[in-house]
Amino acid sequence: MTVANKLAPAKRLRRMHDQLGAAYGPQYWWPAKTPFEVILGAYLTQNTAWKAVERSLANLRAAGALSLEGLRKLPVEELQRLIQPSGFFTRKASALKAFVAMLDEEFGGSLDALAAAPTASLRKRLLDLPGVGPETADAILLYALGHAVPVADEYLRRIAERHKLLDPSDGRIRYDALADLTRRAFAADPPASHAPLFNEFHALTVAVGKAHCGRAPRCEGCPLVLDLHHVRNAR
DNA sequence: CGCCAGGCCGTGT
DNA sequence: ACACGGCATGGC
Repeated sequence: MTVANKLAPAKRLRRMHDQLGAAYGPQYWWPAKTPFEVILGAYLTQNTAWKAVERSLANLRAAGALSLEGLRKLPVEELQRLIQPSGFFTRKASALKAFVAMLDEEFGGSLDALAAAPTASLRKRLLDLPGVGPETADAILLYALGHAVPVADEYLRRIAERHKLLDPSDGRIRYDALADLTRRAFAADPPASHAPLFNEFHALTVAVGKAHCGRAPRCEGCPLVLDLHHVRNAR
């Protein structure tokens, strides 16, 4: 597999970004008011509909626990009850407590101090936390801490699969392959624009994903329809 | 009613 | 290295 062969899918993905932007417009992501709310949402939305996450966030807001201080003094049992609507609540409650404990013990309870750490080591530290995998870590890095990292998700995986953006012969479609593909898609853009592009791209991925990229694809009216011949050829 | 959602983790091969 | 089941709720 030559480098030239791997370039085309990245360019196609870059064009898909423009198509999605034209169709959906600016997304203004992440849907949250503070970095800490982003982090809460990133945990809560794991394999969970955002609608359910909103109910949990509303519960937390009513309990005054949308802030770091608020969550810190909340007993884990109470936290479980408040986030119950978004599912997996025992895991997510203890995972959120572990995040706060890490922040307090290693960064003086400061998100700014956390954000100041180098991207690579910070990502590793996040991945070491319970309940934090690559997508959650990258969502926190990009949307809460302002680091220029791509975020891959199940929708992007399906897009890559259905549009044949990744060659099965050079590896299965796993998270890092999707992230690398996204990085290559925007590699020719000015470095300073990478963070906002990654931001917008993932938001657009979710927008199109919710509408068209379910387990059963609903390609009718999909903005990526211009690329659909790749899918048709494959079927 | 059954399927599914903006994953992650432990276990078994 | 991968596959697979468990985790849990609520919307549609």
